Amino acid sequence: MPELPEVETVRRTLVNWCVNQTIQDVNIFYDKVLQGIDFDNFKSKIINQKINDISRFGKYLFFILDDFVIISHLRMEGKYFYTNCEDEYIKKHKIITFKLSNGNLIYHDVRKFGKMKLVEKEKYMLDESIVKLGKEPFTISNEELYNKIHNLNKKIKQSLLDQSIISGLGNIYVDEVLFDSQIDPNRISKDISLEECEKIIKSSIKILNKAIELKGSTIATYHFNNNETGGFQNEHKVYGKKGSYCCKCGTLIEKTTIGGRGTYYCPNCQK
DNA sequence: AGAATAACCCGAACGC
DNA sequence: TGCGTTCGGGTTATTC
Repeated sequence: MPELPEVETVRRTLVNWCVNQTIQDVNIFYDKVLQGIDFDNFKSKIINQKINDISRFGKYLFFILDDFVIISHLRMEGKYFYTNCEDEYIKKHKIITFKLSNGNLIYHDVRKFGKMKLVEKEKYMLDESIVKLGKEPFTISNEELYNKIHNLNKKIKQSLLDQSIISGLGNIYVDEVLFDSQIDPNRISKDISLEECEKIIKSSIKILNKAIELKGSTIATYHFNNNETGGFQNEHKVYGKKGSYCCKCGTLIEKTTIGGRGTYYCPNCQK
């Protein structure tokens, strides 16, 4: 759900809302959102810190404060609101709220899967959760991807979902990328050639950029930023298209399960 | 060691 | 209508 394009869309919105504002107060409604720090400690460290920037790597967001960085992962349905008027829906699922100089930033998560942690500013990219991540499709080379997967026995879809191999793709975009590169998601990673790695990366960059331009995909229950919706769901070629006809060849799109994930593909186009 | 599965959650969709 | 069951999805933890 929130994959790289959605998280980038959230980042851009957060920049507009929060940068150069100071955190004046914090309240929590679901303690388990914080990893490795208790709320009192979290609160005392970030009070009076200014939000200098919001950055992103893969699906992780970073609030760059004066001395610390808040790492935020939205997982399935985490989202931010910036409002002083909370409706019932916000009240029911709000997780943590930040009172800023100019308004309230609310982290909201129906599924309660999202996580936050606080790390020292100097080495936040070396945090254990970040340092193990693979490069994003924009920067990984064909050879790097090939070297990471050419001895793996799992299906290519599972490898592309593995954030330690490549960062930013999730269930939707992997299906779209494999359709665009005409590769069967059931193929074993070790059988994928260097040339096919090149196709995968090219398709990933093309699709992610287009999705960012359209502010991501809005499907099912996922919305972002005060319930704005993205537009890339209208560009999906295979994801959620079971029973529809392939836009390239007219074959029926099939759905199967790979690694426990719903997987859509064209059995004719994807070899 | 690497791969499969469970756990974390809860609303939506489904089945009877 | 209404109640119980299943499903999904990113990541981590646990088991195989």
